[in-house]
This record gives sequence, C-alpha cells and structure tokens, in this order.
Amino acid sequence: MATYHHGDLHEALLAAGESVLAERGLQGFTMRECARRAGVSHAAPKHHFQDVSGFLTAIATRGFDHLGRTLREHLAALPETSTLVDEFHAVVCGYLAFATTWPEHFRIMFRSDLLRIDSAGLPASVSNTFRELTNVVLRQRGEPELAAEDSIDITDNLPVVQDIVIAWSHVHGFAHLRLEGQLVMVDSDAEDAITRRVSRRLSELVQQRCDYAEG
Amino acid sequence: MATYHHGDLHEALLAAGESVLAERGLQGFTMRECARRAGVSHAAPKHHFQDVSGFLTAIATRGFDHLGRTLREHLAALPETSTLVDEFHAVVCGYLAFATTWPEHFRIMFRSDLLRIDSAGLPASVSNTFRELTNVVLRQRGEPELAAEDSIDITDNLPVVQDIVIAWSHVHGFAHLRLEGQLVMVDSDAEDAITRRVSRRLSELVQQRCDYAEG
DNA sequence: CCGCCAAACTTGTCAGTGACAAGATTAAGT
DNA sequence: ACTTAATCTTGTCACTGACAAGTTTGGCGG
Repeated sequence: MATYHHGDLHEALLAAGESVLAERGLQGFTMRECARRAGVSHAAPKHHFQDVSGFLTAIATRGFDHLGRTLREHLAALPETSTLVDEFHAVVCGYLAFATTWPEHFRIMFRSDLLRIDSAGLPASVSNTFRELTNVVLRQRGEPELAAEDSIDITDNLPVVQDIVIAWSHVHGFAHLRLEGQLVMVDSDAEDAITRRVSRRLSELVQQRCDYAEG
Repeated sequence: MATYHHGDLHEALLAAGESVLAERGLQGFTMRECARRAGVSHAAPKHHFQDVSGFLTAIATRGFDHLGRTLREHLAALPETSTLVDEFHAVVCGYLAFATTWPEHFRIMFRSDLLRIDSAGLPASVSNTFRELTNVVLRQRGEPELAAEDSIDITDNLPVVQDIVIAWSHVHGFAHLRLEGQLVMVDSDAEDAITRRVSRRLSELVQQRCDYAEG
C-alpha cells in the first residue's frame, strides 16, 4: 500500500485479468479476483472499465493486437524466396499458434454477446489484425496492399472481399474446432498435412479469379 | 401444484432452459431461473442434471441433434438431379440456418470449457450430426456411405478425414464469424455469392483426390 | 505556498447465484 | 400394507456484480 493512487491500475488490472483467465478460464473469471490480484478494492475497476463487459472488451482488444502481431511475425519469418502457399501457411500456423497459446483470449474475442463491439479500440484492432490476411490476398492478386490504418472498400472490391472472407472462414473454423476439442481424432502429423493442404487450397482459390459468374 | 412429483421435469427443465437462452442469452442464463420457469424449487434440477455444466451439456446435445436434423432436411429437399455442388451448398445453408436460428445453442455446443464432453449422449450426437457431412464427402468420392451409428476409421481413411475436416472447418468458420458479427460488412447478396463459392470450392476440393503427396 | 476540485480509490450494501445438506413427499415394487 | 429409493423442498453458505456514499490524493489556479 505504497500510495493510495495505484499509478497504473488500468494496466495492472488487465495483467491480473489475463493471469486469472490463464489459470481459471472464462468460467472462473471474476472482476473481484482481478481487483484482488491487482491489490485494490473490489470496486476499484469501476473507474477504469465500466463493467465486466467493458473489461472483457479491453482484454479482447489486446487479444486482437496480439493475434495481429503473431501473424506479422510468422509472415516476417518467411525467407525471401517464399511462395504464396508459404504465406498462407504462415497465416494458418500463426492463427493456430495464437489459438493454442491464448485459448481464453480467443474465446472472448469471438463472443459478441460479451463485448461492447462499438468500444473505442476494438474495431481498429480487429481491422489492423485482418489487414495481414487481406494483404496476403491482395499480394496474391497483384493488387496494391493496404497501408496501416487503411481498410478495404467493400463495394469496389467485392471479389477480393469474398476471397478474404473465405480464407478467413477457413482458417478460423479450423482453429476454432481444434480449440474446442472437436478434432481430437486428428493427430499431429495429420494436422500438419491438413494445414499444408488448407494453405495450398487457399492460394489456389485466390489464383482462380476469373470464374466468379456462378456456382 | 398438481403433484409433488412433476412427471417429466427433465424435459420441462430443458424446455425452460432453452426459453431462457432465447430470451436472455448465455449471459442471463441461470439454473434458478430455469427452475422457476419449470415451476419447481431452485434445487430440483440437481437430481436431473448434476450441475450447470451437466445441464448445458444436455442442451448442447439437443443442439447437435437439431443441427443434424437441419442438415438432413436441407439435403432431403434437394431434387433428384442435384449435383455435388448442390449437396455441399445444402450443407452450408443448413449450417448457417441453424447458427442463425439457434445462436445460443451454437455457442454452447462449441464451448468445451462449459461442457462435460465425455457425457453420455454428447459424443454420439456429435458424430450423428457430422455423419451427414461425412457422407456427402464419401458420396463425392464414390466410397460407401456410413450407416447410422457407424463412424469413420481414421487410420484407414486419412485422406477422407482430411477432406472432412477441411470442409467442416470451412463451413463452421463462416457460420461462426457470421454469428459473432465479424462479417457485418457482407450484405445478403454477397453472402449468397460466398456460400455458393464455398460450396463449389468444397466439391472441387474433394474431386482432386490424387495430389496428396505434398503441399 | 495554499486551498480547492475532480479523479482515483475505499467501504458498505443489496439482490441474486451455484453448490451443498438435510428433511419432506410420493411412486413403485413386494 | 410396508418399505425403499427417487424426487422434490427448504435452508444455508460463500461469493458475485452493481451501485451508493464516503475518503484520499494529485494537480490546478491564485
């Protein structure tokens, strides 16, 4: 109890919250426990985060930032001579790595009923994150990449958006099913084969950009 | 208070639980509210479902049954002359329809941290559900379909399992992202185009079954 | 240097919750 | 008819999130 004012309670609470999530999961997560770990009273968080959903929104925002960073790292680790299949593979592996390492964050990030989706930083973090995936698709198509803070114009680029949605869905679905234990029958070798197959599929998907007419 | 013994409290509680979920979401879901709506005391559910996770598991099991029924209906509604693209499209639409109609069930079904995954009926309902998708893939490949109660042998059919996982991931990811509001930018026309594109992609994926060697 | 003010934090309270224990009721078999 | 076990109730406990009201403190103008 050095000072009455904590100094950086905002950050301390987030760190506490993430440790609670890691140890007890979303189930055992409580505001009061977070306050306890930060060494403040049970009502202190109110001033920094309106309520529990405000707090979870902040955590989700950090989660999206972290996911974006992970994707960027996996892409940056590629050698110069990489193919586009490699790029997709990097994204898939990054996504999976994040979901494995931060499962509770992953769950919270995709729980719109728990979050204040219009909250300050969230939308920005989301689009920053998925700019990585978008740029892989754009690179593949030979179109100009998005700069930081830019986001894609849907109406002008419907085919591109379709590809992005399809690619994102594919990666996300695999990660989610895996995280939630629905793919337990798949061993680690089979999983590697699947991720490579998915990556190859995604790059093929984006290459065949002529036949949009009809399915 | 006709009788002290309810008669079919098990079923009544599940129905109550589903109405609570529909009205208040997983957030506002409580055992006591379910008991209240079933007209019994707050401790009555204990005898039918051990605890809250046992109760949610039962609800999730019903959800998987419902999803399986929905997929079967969508497939059965196809005309005789349907292509395999149509079959995949039916699965995709059925999956999306379920996620849209029963969003809270969908959420619970894929929350392994909330469920007793080893619980009596759950695994059976899950494999019954995904037998529909499996059979579409098997039909596509000209291999014998699974009978009811049968499940696929992973070790003998790795390529098939890979295709199933990929197809399932794709459909599931799209439904999940859509449910959680991450695809708000996609309007209804674009969504139709995407579902058709996904369906076509999936059937192509399964057709090209020669090139497994490496990605 | 002082006093004031608003932000940051505390204490206290409330209804509501899940889990558990112990008791009451009743259905069903013998 | 008697017993027995399943079913349901009442009562209790620690805990939670939200809210209200009070306390401390940093920082500001004068």
